[in-house]
Amino acid sequence: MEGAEQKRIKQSDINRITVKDIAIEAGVSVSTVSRALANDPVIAKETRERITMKAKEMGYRPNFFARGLIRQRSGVVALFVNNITNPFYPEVLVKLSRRLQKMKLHTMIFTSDDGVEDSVPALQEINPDVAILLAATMKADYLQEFNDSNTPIILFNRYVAGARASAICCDNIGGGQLVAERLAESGRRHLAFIEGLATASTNADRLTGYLEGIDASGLPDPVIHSGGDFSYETGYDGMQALFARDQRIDAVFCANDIIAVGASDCIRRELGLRIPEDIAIVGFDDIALASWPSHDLTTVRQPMDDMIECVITEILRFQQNRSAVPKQYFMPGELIIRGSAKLASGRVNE
Amino acid sequence: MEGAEQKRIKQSDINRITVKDIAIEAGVSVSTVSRALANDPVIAKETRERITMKAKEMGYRPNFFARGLIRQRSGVVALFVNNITNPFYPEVLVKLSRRLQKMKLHTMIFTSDDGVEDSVPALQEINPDVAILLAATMKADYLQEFNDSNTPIILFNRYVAGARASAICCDNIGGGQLVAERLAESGRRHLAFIEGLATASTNADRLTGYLEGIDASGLPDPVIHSGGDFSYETGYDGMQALFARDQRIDAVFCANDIIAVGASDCIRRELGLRIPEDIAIVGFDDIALASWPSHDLTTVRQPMDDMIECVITEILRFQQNRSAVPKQYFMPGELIIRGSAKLASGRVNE
DNA sequence: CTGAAAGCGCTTACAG
DNA sequence: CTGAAAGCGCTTACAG
Repeated sequence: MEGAEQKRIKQSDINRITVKDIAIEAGVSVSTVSRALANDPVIAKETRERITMKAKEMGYRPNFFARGLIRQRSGVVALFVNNITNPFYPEVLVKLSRRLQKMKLHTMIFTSDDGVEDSVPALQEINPDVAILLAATMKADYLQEFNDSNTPIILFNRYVAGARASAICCDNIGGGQLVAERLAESGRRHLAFIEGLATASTNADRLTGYLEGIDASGLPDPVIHSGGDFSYETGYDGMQALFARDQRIDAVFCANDIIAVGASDCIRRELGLRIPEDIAIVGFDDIALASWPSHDLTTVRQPMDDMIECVITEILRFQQNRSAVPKQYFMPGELIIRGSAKLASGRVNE
Repeated sequence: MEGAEQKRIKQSDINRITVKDIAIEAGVSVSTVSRALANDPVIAKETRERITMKAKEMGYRPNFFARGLIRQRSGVVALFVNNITNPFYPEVLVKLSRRLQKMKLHTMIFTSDDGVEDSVPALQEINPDVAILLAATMKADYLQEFNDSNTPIILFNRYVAGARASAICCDNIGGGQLVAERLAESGRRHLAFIEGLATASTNADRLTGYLEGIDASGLPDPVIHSGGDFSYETGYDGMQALFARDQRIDAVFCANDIIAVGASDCIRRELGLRIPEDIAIVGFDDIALASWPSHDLTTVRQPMDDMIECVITEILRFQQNRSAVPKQYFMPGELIIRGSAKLASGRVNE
């Protein structure tokens, strides 16, 4: 066997470098190594630098488990996800975990269909710095179980009244209002709404804002298709049901973009009508496909990056004080006008 | 303050239950508690049951960090993700992490734009049981760095020749062949291909199979649009470029579904042509939107569930033996025929 | 400025 | 069948 080959084999089988190895190598105690690597100014600058160099040379990496055991902070963020059919969530997930990675935090994913019962034990085992619920459809009841685990909670894109949890949301009420105003201004008269999951705060707030905006504009009450979920099928079937109830409908606001795409497809394929000439369609989220020519969907863009920064702020707050008082944030969305809701009756838009 | 309120406050401030607490409560040593909870048959059945009950009563949860420190296995799976614009990946991510959760494994997410340099240190800190690369676009060079960290690697939907890593892929070559055969059978004569990322094995293999199938069918060589990525824009622009080069093209196979949707939109909006009457379109993946009426996309469905099970098999293998020899799996995809590639020239399909 | 010692919460030889 | 002891790799009072 050749030298190089042998060396490589050895390297990968060798045990990880520990503070002890560095201590021996640098001729100091492990305490000094630990302090030097933490950049503790109590250690002589010269010693600190020498140890830091050595550690780097030797390829030292602190052991995650030893560190987690001794420190109070685990350095873990638990991210709960259940509904990932809406592409909005994967995007948040990736951006958020990238951001956390930069802060030297580790992201652990937990999923659950029916609830989070099996996840709460995991929380207790790991004791994360904070748990983030990235799942609009999660039942509120489980929040209590989370609270029992004594982990700070951040709800993303969801708000639960009275819960001991921070919440970071788009201003869904404001967004619904923007949509109503826009539709009223552009000459639509017979508005409708297709619900997603009725129990989700996003759904309820978007509808609330929409109703307020409609009311303020002096338009008649909208026709509401209720009792769905945030799916393409809800949009498709909901649109069909709405049209059967009232053929005068000339604008439909959908609880999110996926629903809006379903409704659009129904309008074109099933009802044989045109968008926006016959019916205007508006969604919510501004996911990637909303801007594709085949959908060209008017929608309310969620301020995703701001929302993520806000999550970071909350995490820092909870790291400083585990039982900091939870806060709620409602960040304004932006109406993005595309072809699906241009002005009615041939008038020029903008 | 009322009793109930006070109790709750106490509960959440109380320190976690440890083996020591159980030992005291049960009147045995911590060793016995540890063994009993591990269901070690050396402990008397009666003792074991009593301790297990007590632990349950007291709401004991083993400390993840203490356990990780003492055991050889971390119980962590590191999941690397970088490109999540293709909805195929989020779906895999959620299904996979759900599956891992059932196996009492924890999923940690790592992301990286430019590569994985910053992630390798994390691997060394955490020492996961296995690292899964769920990112078709990751550069091959980084695999070496991964290997240096001595963590077993599983490539999902990607294959790197000669790498010390298991790979679990759809049989992309076979899939490409299926597409070519189908298009030939249905009377298409002037085939084309739109590439995704040229360096991705998925892209290369799908093209290879396509070329083989075309060759076997005796059709002329296809026109290839090369040098893109797996994006909607690549499809849209690629289609435009293809049509400019050769107006006789009557079928386009795209490296994935997202590209296919981009190409479709270009055909309808930009070129003013019909699908499938003028041009047939075929994608790859069978993501959710492929079945939506507005796309109605013929595609090759990846055997996602089988692929995930295969990942589990590999994990178990690596858990038993960290340096088990890596294996490659190529699992057959299924051609899903939808409206975008029905028979040409008005002939009835099937 | 540095070191010896204790301890985080587990598991596992080693005795008995 | 059970317990005392050592140790995983760190951090951090407490001495000096």
